[in-house]
Amino acid sequence: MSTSFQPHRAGDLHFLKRLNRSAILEQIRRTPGLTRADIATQAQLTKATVGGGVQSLLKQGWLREGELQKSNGGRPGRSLYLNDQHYAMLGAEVGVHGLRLVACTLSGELLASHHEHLVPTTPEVTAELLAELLQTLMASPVFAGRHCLGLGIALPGPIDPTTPVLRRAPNLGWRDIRFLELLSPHLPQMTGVWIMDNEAKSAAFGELYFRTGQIPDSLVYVSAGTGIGSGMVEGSHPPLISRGLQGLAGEIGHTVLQPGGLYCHCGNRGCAETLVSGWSIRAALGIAEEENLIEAILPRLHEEQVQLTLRRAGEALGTLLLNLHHTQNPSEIVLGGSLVQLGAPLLDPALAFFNAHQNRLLGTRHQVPLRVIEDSTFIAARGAAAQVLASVIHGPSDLI
Amino acid sequence: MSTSFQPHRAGDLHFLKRLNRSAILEQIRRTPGLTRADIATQAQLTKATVGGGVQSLLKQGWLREGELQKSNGGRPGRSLYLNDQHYAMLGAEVGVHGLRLVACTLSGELLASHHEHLVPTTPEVTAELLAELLQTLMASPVFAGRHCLGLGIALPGPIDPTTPVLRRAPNLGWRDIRFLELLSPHLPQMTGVWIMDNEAKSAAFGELYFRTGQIPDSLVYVSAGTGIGSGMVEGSHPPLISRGLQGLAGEIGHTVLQPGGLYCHCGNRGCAETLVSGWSIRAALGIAEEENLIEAILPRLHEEQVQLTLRRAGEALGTLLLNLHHTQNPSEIVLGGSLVQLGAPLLDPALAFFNAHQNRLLGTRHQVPLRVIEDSTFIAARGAAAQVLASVIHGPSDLI
DNA sequence: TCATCTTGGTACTGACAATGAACGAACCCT
DNA sequence: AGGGTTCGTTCATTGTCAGTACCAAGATGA
Repeated sequence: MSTSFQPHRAGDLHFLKRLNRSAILEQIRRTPGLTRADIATQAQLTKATVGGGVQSLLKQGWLREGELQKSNGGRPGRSLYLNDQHYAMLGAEVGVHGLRLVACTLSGELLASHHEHLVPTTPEVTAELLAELLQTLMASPVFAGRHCLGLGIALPGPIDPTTPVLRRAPNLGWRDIRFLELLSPHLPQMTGVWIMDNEAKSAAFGELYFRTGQIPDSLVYVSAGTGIGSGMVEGSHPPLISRGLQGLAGEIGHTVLQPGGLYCHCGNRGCAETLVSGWSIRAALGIAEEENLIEAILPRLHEEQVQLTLRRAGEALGTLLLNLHHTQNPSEIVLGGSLVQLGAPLLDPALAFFNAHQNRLLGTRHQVPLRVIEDSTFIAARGAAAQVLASVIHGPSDLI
Repeated sequence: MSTSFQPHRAGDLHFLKRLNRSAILEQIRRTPGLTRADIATQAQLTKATVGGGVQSLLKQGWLREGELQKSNGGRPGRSLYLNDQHYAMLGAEVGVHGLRLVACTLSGELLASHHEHLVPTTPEVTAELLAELLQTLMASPVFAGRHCLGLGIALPGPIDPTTPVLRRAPNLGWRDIRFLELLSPHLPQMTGVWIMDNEAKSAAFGELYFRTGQIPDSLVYVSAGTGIGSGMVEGSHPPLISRGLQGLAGEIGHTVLQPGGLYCHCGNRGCAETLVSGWSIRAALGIAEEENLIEAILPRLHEEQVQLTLRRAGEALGTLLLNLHHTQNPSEIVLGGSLVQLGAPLLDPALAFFNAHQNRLLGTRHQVPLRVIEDSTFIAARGAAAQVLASVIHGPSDLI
């Protein structure tokens, strides 16, 4: 049974203090350069409370003071920014094509990154290698002197959110892996939060969380690679990742688009992945596992069969986006993953279909913003790092 | 643009007090019969704090004391329950087949209900009639002496959550209706919260919120009637309704199940509603608008054409449920709406398909609970009343 | 029967966070 | 130079929760 027995939140004065500190931090994170007075107005706190909170956050290295703002008749306010010098988070993604590691600042800027090209073997060996690479990353000079808030790992498959355990990663051949438990023995000195999540969900989280200024209410990240997955984040405080009971939320590659269609590796028929995914495109064009899919296709784009295959896949992708629109209706859709590199022959039919049909129901002209990320190499790893930060800011940590 | 500028929550001492009061109330709401000591343990508050909070909630009429519990070695605790005598909420649904009104208690029990069979005409006339019926309901003896917390209205179509405005109700022929603004002039004495939401979303909320004991983390309500819609609720505190940017979340009737299929009234092709919905079944069997669909079909269940039509519709419904499972993965699915009354010929194929395919991806034997509601007449109206209660408990009201 | 044990609930004091008003700081304008 | 305005801090006050002590009410056992 799925019974979160989490009693309704209650708290003491300490809790209230932390709540207000993290509210202040959130405000500055979202709109860098605010003054104490701005925060007091927006958060409905008194100047005194904000002043105290800002002082403690400055002392603990979360914030830094910036320039004086323009005066508008009186004493000018002092701009406040996140202090990117004192803390850092680590994020990593285990993917079919290798390990991707990042270290990043509170603002989401990459301090260092590393892409190790390899095909992961067993979980144990992969964990050991990843640990080694993480050690190297932490030893790099840009990281020096920073306090590490924790480590987030993004994995390509549904993760049962309670344990957490990676239930299934078809492209790695892994099942029921508690990856963090394999990793932690190799990283004894790692302090802070440990996070493990699905790559599309981590990516979605990062894309929303590291945004400043105009922040969408919700965001879906669609990861189009060997398989197709998605992650949805809703912009409450903190943004909430929809994971579902068994971590199956966002498994849009296995929604049925063509009842009675081709068999999918999951055993069902007509799944979206049979129409659009790295493996189905491989199968349609007879490209061997050993070859890099993108590199194999790019020189063949002029071939009619390739164009037809990609156009059909693109239309299926467009249908998938439309179905997302009518199921979750996110404020913004972000499209990433290796298939994006195939460019217009795949994406044009997808976007054309989506844009042509998304407004039929309401008859409006408003288009849901859809952003395509050309290079999504470190997006999921960075998102996992974002989850670490959010967990520290909003969780039970004592660092704030 | 979709920018919720809602600053991150911060608060003062008053806010903290309210938070703890509402936490106590929530606990008792979820598991009636708790003692002060139980609450203190579960909510991590001291006995003193809980004692004070309970006292004020008793005085304000939210709680009542019940029987003494069995002693287990010491002084027996006093059970606490919601006080169903002092407050009440109103809920109403405007549907194609009529107006449904309820008055209900804090526990979700119906004090009174009324079903006015009619086909709604213009929004203005409907609002006036509804107001009149609500007045009658409030005048009924069971309602007497209760303080009304507010009124919730459920409507059959996507609602833009910001305004809120009913964007489109194809089955009523309404567009861009601010129904609450039409209603409020006719109900000058109505105090409290005003809520307006989509019927499937209200229903989902009520099904989750009025549950006691084992509460699922998330729930999807699928409303199968003239059209097909759904609502998703996630069990945070308070449960969060997924509405989406334009209120299109849950418009699963317009997800494409059959690319290039039949034209739907929305202008797209192959929407789920072209395969399973009241209107598509009508069309397939040549049943006129004037006839009641269910009454027309039930005597004809033995006909082969009817059976075939319902089986195909059932399979489409099963596919829809499967796609929901792989997109949102709710902890529980509740199926309601008038089509449920068609019974096994429609539902058996749906459930068979869903159950046969839902576990393929993970290879587990765990079945997501799917509950079928035979009589969903007042489900949405009751859910709208639940939204009123939640809004009072968790919102900025001063009643707690 | 009565003292003792155990648990439930309340009263009082102290700790502590936010408030509110007053004040100093820094800039603008005339 | 001086008044007006806005920013940020200081300090006494207020209000809430924690902790302890205490009372209440039943169980247990001699």
